[in-house]
Amino acid sequence: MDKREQLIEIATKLFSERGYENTPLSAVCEKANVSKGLISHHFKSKDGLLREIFRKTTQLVVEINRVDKENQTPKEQLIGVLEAFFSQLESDKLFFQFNMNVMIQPNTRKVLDDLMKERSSFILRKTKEIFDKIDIENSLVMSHLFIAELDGIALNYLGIFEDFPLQQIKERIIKKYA
Amino acid sequence: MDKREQLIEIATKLFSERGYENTPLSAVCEKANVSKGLISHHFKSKDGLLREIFRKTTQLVVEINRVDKENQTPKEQLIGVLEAFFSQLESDKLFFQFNMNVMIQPNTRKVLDDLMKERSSFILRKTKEIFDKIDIENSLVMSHLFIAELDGIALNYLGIFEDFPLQQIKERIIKKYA
Amino acid sequence: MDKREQLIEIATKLFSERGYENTPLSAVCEKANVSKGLISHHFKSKDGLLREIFRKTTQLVVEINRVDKENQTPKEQLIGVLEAFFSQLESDKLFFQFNMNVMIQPNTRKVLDDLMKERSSFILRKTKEIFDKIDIENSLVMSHLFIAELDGIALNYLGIFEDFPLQQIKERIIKKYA
Amino acid sequence: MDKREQLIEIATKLFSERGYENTPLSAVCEKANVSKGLISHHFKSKDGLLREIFRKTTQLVVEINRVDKENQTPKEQLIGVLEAFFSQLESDKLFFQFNMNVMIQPNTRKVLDDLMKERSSFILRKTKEIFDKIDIENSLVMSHLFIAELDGIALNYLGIFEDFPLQQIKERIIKKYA
DNA sequence: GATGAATGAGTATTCATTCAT
DNA sequence: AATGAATGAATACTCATTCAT
Repeated sequence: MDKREQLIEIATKLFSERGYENTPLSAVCEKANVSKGLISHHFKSKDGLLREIFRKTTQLVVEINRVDKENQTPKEQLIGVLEAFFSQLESDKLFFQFNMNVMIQPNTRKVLDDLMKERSSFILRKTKEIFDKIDIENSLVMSHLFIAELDGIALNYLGIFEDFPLQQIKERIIKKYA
Repeated sequence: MDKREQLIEIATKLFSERGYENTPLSAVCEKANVSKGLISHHFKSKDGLLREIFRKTTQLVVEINRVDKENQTPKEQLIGVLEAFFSQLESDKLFFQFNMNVMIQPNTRKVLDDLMKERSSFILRKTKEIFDKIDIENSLVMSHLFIAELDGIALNYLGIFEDFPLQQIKERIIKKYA
Repeated sequence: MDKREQLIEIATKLFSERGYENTPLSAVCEKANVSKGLISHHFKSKDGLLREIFRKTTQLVVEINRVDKENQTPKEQLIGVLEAFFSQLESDKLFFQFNMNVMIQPNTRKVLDDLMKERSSFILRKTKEIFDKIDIENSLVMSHLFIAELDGIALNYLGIFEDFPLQQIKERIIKKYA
Repeated sequence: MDKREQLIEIATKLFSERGYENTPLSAVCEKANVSKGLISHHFKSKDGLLREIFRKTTQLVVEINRVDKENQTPKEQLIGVLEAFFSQLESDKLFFQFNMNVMIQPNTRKVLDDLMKERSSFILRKTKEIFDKIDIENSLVMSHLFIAELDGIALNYLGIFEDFPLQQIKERIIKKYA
């Protein structure tokens, strides 16, 4: 198997679980059965590896925001995004954890600044495209609120409340936007 | 002036700005004009200092959730909490940054586990007390949603979008709950 | 109870168990319920405390070597010393541990140099007084051998062999010198 | 030249002279012209280095106890061990100092526990093999006594008496066992 | 592509000691 | 006699990175 790919996979997992700062490359190398030098060879540095991982995870964000514009009403599109979001949140907790992590940590934010901006403006644009058709006047604020709401749900689900009623929240949210 | 207090103040500031993991104690001591040994003397360890700071910041959370039950209707109370939240969010950005940080970082979460649970259950309880009077059947889910929404707003305001329309979001939220 | 005395007692115990270098004064103070400043007040420094303890333990050595010259033959005196030694070795293991420790550790030896020389020349003199009456020509070597033998037994009993047959060793030694 | 080997050599010397606890790794690295990180790389930790050294010094113990079973009587074998022991004691004082040190210091004993037990049981077995042929009934006690005697001599020679008459002690011991 | 020895700056922590009260 | 805040040097250890092979 490709050692480069293996490295990314293991690193993603460990960075998500332990946090970027608290995951030494030695741990990554050990788990990936790979020598230390290989990281610098492929990714130049730890930050380089992080950027590579962040880039890869952007695909998941794209998928969540993919909608069928031709056959769906705006509200159906919104529901589609919500369904995709909750589905991902449950099945790929680590991905969300990783993202929360690197977005908040001041250090990693610096490293990922350009990629993060790219990604968040993509999300905003995609969301706004939907809301534009619902209420063009307030579409920006509503988009921001929509995004914030989902982020907040992810945050509380992942980090804060042990018995977060995700299912009921999902139903309520969908009802609200339907 | 009390060096212990000074230490807490400076550390709070630095931990918020740079993140806990990325703030060496040496930086704290230097800024606080204090010897390294003093941290060990007062707080036992860096984690001990973190816990002390987290404990202190809980007071801000308490203040946000303080409502006048006797003279306010539930909806007025909700508005009160919202006003307090947005006011704090603007005036004390660092506090929110600090909290987001330590709540998401796996390492700090372990250290603060008990304190975080205490705090979050306090917030949930306080919020639910209000929603109980509005819609007792769905009060738990609505409380969670309310909290998540605010957290999401803080997260997006602090971390993700540079031109987050906080003022408009605030107005919209207040209108929604009024 | 006298805090000074309490301090010596606790310190002796801890130094014996953990070794001098590995016993922080903080541990001594905590166990003795005494403030840190008090040690420097009474003993000037950690080394000062060590010297005080070493001085105190010399009394045990004196007791082991106390013989009744008037009513005992030299061989009886030797047996007396042996009996006292083995009795002490069993009842006061910590004392021997402490002594072995500080005698071998290069650092503590420097600190206790004068006291150790005093003590060892005392032991040699006392032992030689007995051997002088048995075989005056070889008394010095025999004394050294006698002392070395006992030290070796203590060392092996305390440190090296878990199932050291102390009782049988004792019988054999006594038979040899009787 | 192999830096790993160099590290062991220098460390052995310094640990012997100053004691394990009193020898900072910085001193070892400086003398060995090696970076601090290299110890961690090769031995994981200071304790790891200690264990490696202890393992290496076991070879000397093996050599002392090597006897020619086929061409020597038991008494000749005993004399052989004694000769080897005294020869080593004079030529390699540091080795004995190191061993005494780590065997008595409570901290190092814990670290070396398994290795020490292995070694001491080896010595006892080898010694008992000889005494079995001399007096099978008391061979265990006699072996213990023999070992203790030698340890005591080393202890007194190295640590306690400045003018220890090693040569005469040696002659007397050999005469005794011959 | 891949290894692993080697580096060195960085970091939390320990701890004896001092000193004002 | 006794306290405890404060110091600062010392120390083991971590870890990303480099580089020769």
